[in-house]
Amino acid sequence: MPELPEVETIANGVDRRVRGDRIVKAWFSHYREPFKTPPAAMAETLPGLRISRVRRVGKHIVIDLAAKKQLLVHLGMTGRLLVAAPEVPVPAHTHAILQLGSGRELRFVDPRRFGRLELLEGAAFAGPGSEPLTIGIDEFVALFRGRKLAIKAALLHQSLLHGVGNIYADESLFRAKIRPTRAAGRLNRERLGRLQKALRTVLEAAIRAGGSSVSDYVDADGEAGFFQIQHRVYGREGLPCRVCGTPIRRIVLGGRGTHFCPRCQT
DNA sequence: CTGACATCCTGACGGC
DNA sequence: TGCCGTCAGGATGTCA
Repeated sequence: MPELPEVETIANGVDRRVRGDRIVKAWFSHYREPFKTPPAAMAETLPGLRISRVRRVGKHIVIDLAAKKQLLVHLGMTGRLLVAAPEVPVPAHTHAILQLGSGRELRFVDPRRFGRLELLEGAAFAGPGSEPLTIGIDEFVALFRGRKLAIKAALLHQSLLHGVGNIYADESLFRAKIRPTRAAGRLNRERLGRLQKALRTVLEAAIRAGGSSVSDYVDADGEAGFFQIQHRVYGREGLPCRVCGTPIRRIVLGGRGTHFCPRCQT
């Protein structure tokens, strides 16, 4: 489940490998998804364009191209963006192959097709919400003002903060000692301040943890799973809280599995 | 507008 | 062992 740290790490890894390279040819699968831009239009436009940079915005990978064009990649649940030599076998569920001037290929693989590919022309992509790593406390507090939905659901709302997914929402709420079901608009500034700091801390720790293993995701066949920092609550239902020993509880909130310590988080 | 919920999709996993 | 049902969730669309 790629969230901000995984997307950041993958974008950086791909950037190092393809920056400055030129797209020679573009191939796409015949499925309707994961394409937001018709594949025929992308196959027409992309060849000849140089890749100036690959970066992350929210959970999107932005491939900056010449002529103010941008290829947007969203990995969804199961998407992978791989850099491979042509002789490396093409994995099942490959939906895009960009042949590069260097001889390498940039491949997009996505079994469940929850991911998205989109070609933008003109305006720089800014993402749907605010950046969790750089947002200030005042803006952070303002995001949730007056909102009645649960803070966990609010954290997942990409038009508020983009890049936060289910795992780091749970992990940051645990570190901030906030119950996921609390109404977002009823949390005071002090608690929201803790949440903002916890969110940034856990995301940055995950980015650091991912730095060393990016090759497995970008260069290899993508068989390896995503790296993880040690989770304190996510996926630990029934196991003792690492702080107080109380069994971690799991509920469904906003249709998503939600994990918390009933004693530490209030 | 806000918020709740269904939908898409395949692979992993557990039970029998 | 092997089959089958269930579950996972990011973003979007629909509805109240």
